[in-house]
Amino acid sequence: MDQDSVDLLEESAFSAHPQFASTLAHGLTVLKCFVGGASTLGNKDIAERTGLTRPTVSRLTFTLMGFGFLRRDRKTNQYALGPGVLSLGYPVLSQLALRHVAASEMLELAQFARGPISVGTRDRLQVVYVETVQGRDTNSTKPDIGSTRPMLRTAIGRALMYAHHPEDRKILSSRLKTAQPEEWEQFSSKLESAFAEIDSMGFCTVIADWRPNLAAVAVPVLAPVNGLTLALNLTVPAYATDRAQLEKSLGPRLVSLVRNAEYKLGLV
Amino acid sequence: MDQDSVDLLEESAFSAHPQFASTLAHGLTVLKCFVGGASTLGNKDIAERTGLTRPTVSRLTFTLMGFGFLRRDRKTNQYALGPGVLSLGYPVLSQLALRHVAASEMLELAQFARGPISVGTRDRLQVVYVETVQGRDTNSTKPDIGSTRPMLRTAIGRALMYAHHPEDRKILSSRLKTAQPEEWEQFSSKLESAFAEIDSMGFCTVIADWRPNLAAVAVPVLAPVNGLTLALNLTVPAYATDRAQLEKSLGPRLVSLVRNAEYKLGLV
DNA sequence: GCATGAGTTCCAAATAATGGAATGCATGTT
DNA sequence: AACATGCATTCCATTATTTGGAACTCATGC
Repeated sequence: MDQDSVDLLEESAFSAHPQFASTLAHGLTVLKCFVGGASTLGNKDIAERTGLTRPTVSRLTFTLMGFGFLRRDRKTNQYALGPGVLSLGYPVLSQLALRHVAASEMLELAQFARGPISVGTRDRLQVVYVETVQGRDTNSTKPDIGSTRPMLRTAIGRALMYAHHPEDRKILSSRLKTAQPEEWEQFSSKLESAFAEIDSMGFCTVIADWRPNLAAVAVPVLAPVNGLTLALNLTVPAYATDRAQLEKSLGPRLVSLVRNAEYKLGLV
Repeated sequence: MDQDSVDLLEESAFSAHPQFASTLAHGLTVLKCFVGGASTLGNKDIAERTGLTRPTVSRLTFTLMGFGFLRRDRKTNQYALGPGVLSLGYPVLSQLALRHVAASEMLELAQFARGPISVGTRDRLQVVYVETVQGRDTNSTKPDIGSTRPMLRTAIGRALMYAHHPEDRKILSSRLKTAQPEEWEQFSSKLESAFAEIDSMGFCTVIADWRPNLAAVAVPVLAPVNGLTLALNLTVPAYATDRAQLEKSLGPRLVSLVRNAEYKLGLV
């Protein structure tokens, strides 16, 4: 089964594959320019970032606009992502049963802990949030659906790796090792201890590995939900908690929330 | 300015345009198969729905998987939208300043009215939701970000048309007229009265034009926010309200919420 | 063990993408 | 007001890529 984990192929192996459709890839690369970069770009900027020529970019942006994936600012003639990309995400969200069965418990725990709870899945080598819930009266900003997190530095990333089938986990690890050697060097031992934590307690804890002022616990969902491998996290300001609270209170509470959701979903 | 409203071109004029990149378009058409249709499809199914041949679809799906826009179920060998599409939506959401400045007032009003409040913008000839807020203890389901609504049947659609520049509104109307002749026939007069309502009171009201058991008020945002033309709605079960409450209480409250947000955003 | 259905590979034909050069358009400058 | 600059688009010949029929492989079920 050659075609199985195309999303984990190395860039060069991917684009050299006989099945690779380069024009489609170019168009998608244009879209990617707007993710995690400038929010508006002209054809010139896109050409520079993608290595495509200006006429080519012009045709691609034209086509992407027709599908509603790009829009253009009348004033500046610059492009931005269009609302059409949101409707692509809708089926992914609405089909995710976990969001409904766990919603009220997530809100309750988020209130109690005074920090947001998120559900994440994997997009290539990153975590992407598919749901976030936050109580009222917290001053922390709620991370948006679709935002991404590094896999190795975060609690949810480590829990998410744990959630994968051993076979997939192996492929994933080896890709991370080659794609992010310095991250791997720095965090692979912490990944191992996270796995041990999860084995013994059901959750893993991270303090300040990603953001110096954040502490988090995370729990893997033990079977795929609607085909997606999932994990949940609960984050709080580092100054507002300590290891004891994380390990005695927040971690176990998040575990029981997840076990309960798994039960409701019939994953048992 | 030939390139301005490509998103409102008719299908035939779009695909015949010399700037049209057909391979990219084919790939995007494959993605669209998963929006508002079956959630999982095999290459065969995609080939049938798109009119492309199986080998072609195979290459396109391969490429889309590499970008994380499609994933594949190991068991059934069927494709589904991948988590990567969510990260495309993130910049659109996070850059939308309105979501932040209006969040707490939206929640308050949603609690009061016992119905969800949504922010919508336009994707081609539809409304697409960019934000939804719902109070606790309502039994209505909260519409998801990225879900779409018809333009002519809904209060938010009519308010959104109102929010457009007259010039754009004209183009939009004429495209709706030709693309949805029966809808236009049935609702264009209601569109006119909605405009009149908005002119005099700031909001428009719809009862049961879209869903027989839903009533809604909607308010246009009077200037684009981050380049997006917006409108807000508030929906409640039809049995739980009446025209008087909509016109005396909910409508005016939503108007003042929107005027307040516009002020905070400096749109004045 | 065989038939069926789906996905992929192969390859030659043809279509569509590509990029350098020229053109058009708008903005800001002297 | 005329000009210069920068960017987007158009044009078109070349080239590379896409394309789809046919063959092949694999899995499933009878």
